[in-house]
Amino acid sequence: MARNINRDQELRKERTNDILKHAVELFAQKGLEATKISDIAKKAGMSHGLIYNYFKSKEEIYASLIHLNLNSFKEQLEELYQTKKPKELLEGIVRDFDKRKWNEAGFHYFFVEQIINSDAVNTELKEALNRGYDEVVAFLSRIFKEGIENGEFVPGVPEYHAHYFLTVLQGTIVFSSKSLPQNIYGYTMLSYLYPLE
Amino acid sequence: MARNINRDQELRKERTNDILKHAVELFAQKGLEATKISDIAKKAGMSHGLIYNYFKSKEEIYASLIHLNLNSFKEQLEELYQTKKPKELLEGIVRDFDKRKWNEAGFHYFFVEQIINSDAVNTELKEALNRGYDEVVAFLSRIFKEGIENGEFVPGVPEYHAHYFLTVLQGTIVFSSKSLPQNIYGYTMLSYLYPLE
Amino acid sequence: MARNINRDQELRKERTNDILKHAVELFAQKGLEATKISDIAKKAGMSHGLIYNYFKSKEEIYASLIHLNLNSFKEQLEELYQTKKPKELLEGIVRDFDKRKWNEAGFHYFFVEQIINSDAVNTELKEALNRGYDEVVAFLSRIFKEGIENGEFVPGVPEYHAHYFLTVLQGTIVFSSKSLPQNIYGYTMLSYLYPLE
Amino acid sequence: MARNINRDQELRKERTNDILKHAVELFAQKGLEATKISDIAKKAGMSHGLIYNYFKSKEEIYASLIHLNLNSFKEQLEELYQTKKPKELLEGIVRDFDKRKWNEAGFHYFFVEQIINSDAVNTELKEALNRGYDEVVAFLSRIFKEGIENGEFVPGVPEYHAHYFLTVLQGTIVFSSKSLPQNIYGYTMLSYLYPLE
DNA sequence: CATGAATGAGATTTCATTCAT
DNA sequence: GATGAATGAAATCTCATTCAT
Repeated sequence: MARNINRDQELRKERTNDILKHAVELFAQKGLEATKISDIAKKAGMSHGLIYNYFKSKEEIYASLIHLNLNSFKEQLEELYQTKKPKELLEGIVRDFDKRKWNEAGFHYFFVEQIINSDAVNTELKEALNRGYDEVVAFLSRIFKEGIENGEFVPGVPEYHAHYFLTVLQGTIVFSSKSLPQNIYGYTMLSYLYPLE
Repeated sequence: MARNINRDQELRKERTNDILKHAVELFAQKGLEATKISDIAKKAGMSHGLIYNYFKSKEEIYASLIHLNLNSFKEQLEELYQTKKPKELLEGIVRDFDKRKWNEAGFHYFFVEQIINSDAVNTELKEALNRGYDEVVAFLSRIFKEGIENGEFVPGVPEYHAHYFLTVLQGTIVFSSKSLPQNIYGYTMLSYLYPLE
Repeated sequence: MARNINRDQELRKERTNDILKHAVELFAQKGLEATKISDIAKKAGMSHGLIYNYFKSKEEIYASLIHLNLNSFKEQLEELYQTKKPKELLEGIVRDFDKRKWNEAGFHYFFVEQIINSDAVNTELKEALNRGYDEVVAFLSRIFKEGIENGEFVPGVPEYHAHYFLTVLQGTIVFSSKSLPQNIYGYTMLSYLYPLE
Repeated sequence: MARNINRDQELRKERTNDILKHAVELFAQKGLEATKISDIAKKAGMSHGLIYNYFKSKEEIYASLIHLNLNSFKEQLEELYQTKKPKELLEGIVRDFDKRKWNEAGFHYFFVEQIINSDAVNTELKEALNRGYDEVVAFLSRIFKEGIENGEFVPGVPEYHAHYFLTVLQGTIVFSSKSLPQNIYGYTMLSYLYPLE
């Protein structure tokens, strides 16, 4: 065995990340269909053929990104959950939101339906996406529930608060090209969840 | 003149509306890119060639819809402004929002950037879009300004309130496929703008 | 009978000429395929549908023009033949050539093959074209024969002189956009056919 | 690097030539407009899509051919110029003219205007065409000037002789489908430029 | 006759995907 | 693995021609 298998796997991982990293910027910029495989390849400095060694289709790249995004979002939530109270926790999410460019495309939920219905994405990944989304909502709901209970948030149905939160985060991206002070939406939004003093 | 000119003009208007009416449903359902000209033609019960008699490209149809939407939105605002106070006014908007299916696609602002950069849309229309959007924001800001002054809304920068409002309306659509009670987002959102009693 | 049949036929003739007159300019400018039926209609100030009352296809318009051109060319030859000697005769042709804009497209022999093979032209017309061309060559040959015999032209095969003459006339058109003194080609050409003094 | 770059470049060159070689025959046969991309592809034994890998449009193929033709024509002139006197030189051009099928389309100057005005041809190429044509005329004029001076040609304006020469070459092609002895035009034409003995 | 809306065949063009090297 | 030439399905778009009014 002339090659080091571990090293090979590492390389594979690296390549995969390369692709995703560059793909996400393009997806965020131009959307799913307007982003060409060859754009991604060029940006990532490789041949377009090589991409098919790592992903079976463009849709699969996109699906992977949403998957990653949901997971990282959930992880971030969980991590913050260890040390923060609900209010601080969500403020942290909002504060870091625009740093998490990497994951933005994951919020292009617009396209999710296309992905879910696409033959070009394997079933496993599709199911993972559905599951992941539900988990995020569930986790957020739990946080809001606690926040409402301890008075950090105004009363209401926690699940509605959760969707409201996601809605505005989504809106943040959609409107991100407008010229308001960075992330004003997020903070404004959160402020509405605080009880008046 | 062997034909009735007025009738012809009416016909043209009708056809234009036919196309827009069916296009908007498809755009709302599948987005800009996944909607094919031939889909629109089939749905509208005409040949694809005919569409090019009325619009020079798919993007132009889309742009027309946004344009119409902005205008109708602005008109609705202006009309309500005659008789309603700010709070009632915005509640009216939210209440009727899901009835205005026709215009929904106009809120797919996701694609607006593509439209704005597309060669397939004539410059005039592009400018109208930009202008229209600014006018809507300006009008909303004015409403919020009054609402803040008369105590109907919590204090804040009216323009931020306006963007927040639009953001959530936008989010409403993006998430509209999920199973929450209709338009919970909109009402939830507005509730955050009311001062506590 | 409410309508005057003769008047109707005159009108038909006029319309036909209208179409041809405007078509020829476009064909001369842009060629056969690049000229659209609707261009011709617009230029002639009528609806495109009406053109089909007079010609069964675009190719037929083109074929008609060549036909007319050949005929008028032959007539001109025959008319001049009554009073002129060969040398004067051909000089007359050359001199008037650029005034005969009307017929220029008839010299776009480039497209003749397309016409001859097109289903959109009726057989009769096609045969007329072939016949017409042969007649022109025959007539020119006869003129050159006389001119050679009476010493007005240098010796040679009359038929070759004829083709040479047509060749350069054709070339004249092809190069007509270049900036040489009007019709220098024609005169230069003829000068080579004169014996030195 | 898994592929042999040199081999790839050769391949690209070959393919480009393949396309041009087959395109020129079709253009010569049917003209610019009647030649479809798919005709070229079929004749060249490749998929139509591949052609777009090498040329951005049909017009660009055509323009390339004219460009090549002008260049090869100029080179031929320059090469012959090393060893031949003007008269011999031009006779050489005429003699070889029908062997140079490859370049024929370059003489379809008929279409050049369309090419020059087409968006589908890049500016650089257009300028090269204009430049190339002027250079050819200039070179020919110089040859005629010398030929006139040394008595090989009849007196006259060299530039006119040059245009006359090109005109007839052009005419040769246009009439090439007719049944005269091969290239009679060319020789006939040149004979008119020789002083009588 | 005259019009222009409507059709649909056919051409251009793009690009995801495959595969020989 | 890596490359990019090659394919071909699918979309866009054009326009000659027909036909109801």
